[in-house]
Amino acid sequence: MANGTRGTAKRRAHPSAHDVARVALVSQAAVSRAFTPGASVSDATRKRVFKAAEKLGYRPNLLARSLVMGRSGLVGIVMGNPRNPSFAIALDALSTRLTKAGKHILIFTAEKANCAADVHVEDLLNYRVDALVLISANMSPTLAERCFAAGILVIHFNRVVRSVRGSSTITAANRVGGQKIAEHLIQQGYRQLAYVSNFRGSKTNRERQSAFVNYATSQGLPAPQCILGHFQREGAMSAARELLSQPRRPDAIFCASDYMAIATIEVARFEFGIAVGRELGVAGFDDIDQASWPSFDLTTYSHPVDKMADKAVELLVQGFDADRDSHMVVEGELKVRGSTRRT
Amino acid sequence: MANGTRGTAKRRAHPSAHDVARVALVSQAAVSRAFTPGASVSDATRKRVFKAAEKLGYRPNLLARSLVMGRSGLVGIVMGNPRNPSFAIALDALSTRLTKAGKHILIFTAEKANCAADVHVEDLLNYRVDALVLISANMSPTLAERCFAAGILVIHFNRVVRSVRGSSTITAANRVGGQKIAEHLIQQGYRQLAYVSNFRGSKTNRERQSAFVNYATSQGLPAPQCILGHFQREGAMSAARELLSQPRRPDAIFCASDYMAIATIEVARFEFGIAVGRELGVAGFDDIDQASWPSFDLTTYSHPVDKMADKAVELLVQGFDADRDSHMVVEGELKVRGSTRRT
DNA sequence: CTGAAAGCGCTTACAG
DNA sequence: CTGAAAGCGCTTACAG
Repeated sequence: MANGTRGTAKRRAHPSAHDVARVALVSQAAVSRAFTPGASVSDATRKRVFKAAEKLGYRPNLLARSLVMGRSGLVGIVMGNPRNPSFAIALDALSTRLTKAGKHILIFTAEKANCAADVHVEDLLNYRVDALVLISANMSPTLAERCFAAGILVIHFNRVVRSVRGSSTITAANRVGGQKIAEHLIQQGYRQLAYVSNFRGSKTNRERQSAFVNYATSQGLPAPQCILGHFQREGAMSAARELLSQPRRPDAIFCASDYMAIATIEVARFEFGIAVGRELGVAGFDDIDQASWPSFDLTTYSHPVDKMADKAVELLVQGFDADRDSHMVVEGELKVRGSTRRT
Repeated sequence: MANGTRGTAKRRAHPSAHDVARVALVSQAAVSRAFTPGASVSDATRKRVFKAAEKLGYRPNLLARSLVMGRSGLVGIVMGNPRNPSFAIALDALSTRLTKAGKHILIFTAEKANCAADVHVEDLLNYRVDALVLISANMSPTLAERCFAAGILVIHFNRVVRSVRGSSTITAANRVGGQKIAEHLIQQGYRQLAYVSNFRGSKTNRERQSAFVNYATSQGLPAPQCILGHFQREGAMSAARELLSQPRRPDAIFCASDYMAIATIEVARFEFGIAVGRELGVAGFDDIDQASWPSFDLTTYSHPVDKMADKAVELLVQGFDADRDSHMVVEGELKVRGSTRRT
């Protein structure tokens, strides 16, 4: 060959178990066993295999192993709103734990618009994932059914979902949080409450809202005014403006997320010159990093992402009774801060 | 069987190409061809195959395909600091583009401490990923060499790295940013500059710092005081306290990241009662969401994550000359806001 | 265009 | 404990 391509025609990128077997003077099966934790191999053989493997730079091809074993060791994750920092935390929490459990993650981000995971689930199934975690993403019932048929665990993270066979849900304690915030606000002496929701339709929202509203009215307060914030900064700002420019404006606003609560604080403070806390109580949900920053000092109910990730991985690793779909609700914690302090 | 397990012993979870072939009355090879975009199959055959596949719920097993083709279509991503919102954005940017290019993502999060990707790269190699993207994560030269030998593209995202064969780097324009901030501060009339760094050793930091310091001194200003912020909120707060409690304190502080700059603003404002902008200029780097919030109104140089992701995917998809390691620097934009406005 | 056949790199009964 | 052999579900020359 004019321009020499290093000896043998094409050097394979990866040596195979056969190559190792040849060097170690054992069978290919022995090589496989040496790399299989529970397998029956003599120490001597294993040692020789490892030595040869080391020399050749051999590592078992997980694709082949997965094919043969019918399970890939892969967990599919579809994230509904990847740029939302909370979900980055969820991803990290899951990733750390799954890695520890020997699983690997195939990740997809859902379309912004509807958080629909269906497009990706197709691919996920083709890679034969063992399980599927949807973080704030939606899946059609049809597809859920197919996952069930294929024996794939589905876990809805942070999504309350009509129960489907083989699907579990893990959510924050939305109702508890909504009620705790209401209790706290009332106890602080706020009387005219308002609520800024994320999406109208979302069940997460409905839970937070109804618990909040119901508790308030049960205590004899006027029904809190509810208004859409769309889960966005802009939406929350409009909502705040609308609420605060009314003749009889609310004296406390509970927002369905800290992001919206912070936007509300800024509108109140910078556009209306209102003293947050004293004149207007503002509370959120999630306890994101920024909530504790002195600029906001936001009272909130924490979204226990790490504890939720624990539950998820527990389900994934130990498997679960596929006929019984579980629905876990993980409690957070009320964090009282300056944004709801009147004095 | 006492407790009937539904007819035939074990129903396979997934039908195979053989099953489809049987139903469609064609060969298994024909099924494969029908599902391979460029393959030569008659329309009639393809139609029959699709019909049978539809009926059985068949989808090609990507694990098997990958094994046979020697390439998995998988791109490995290792994220160094997954809870940092900037990297969540990078992930989303990459994910959206890679999905569009038909690639899939195997994701890993590196240990917090050192952002070392080595542990994971091992696994990644075993899954035969086609390429590897390290987002703010480090890899040992040894491993980099192994990736090169295995023909795996390695892209360092947001990391300046000693060049290794087959490794590319894509970074923000750290030098340009550092200098632009210095220019701007000087032009605003600030004279006693200071710099809060992230990590001492990081090259990213060194670039931002030296460009900033060099420009300042080149304009005849005293050399800016430099102090470690450790890239953390707490670290930045200590740094700010130290800087601001000096008898002759600086009149402008440039922080290596917006996160640290925001912490600095809060310390100045709430602990020292300093009017940010008028009495003390504060600038950051990244242009995270919060920078534009009215509470901070932070001047910064943007980290063009989306543009960087474009570059990365370009490299990944079209491949590149593995002998020539490229080093791309993507410019951001100076965002002038109130935190450096004296009037 | 199409089928029979070999092979990708593993795991795992099966029979020593 | 160990090896020969079959098989996981595909792709792809090869020869019609």
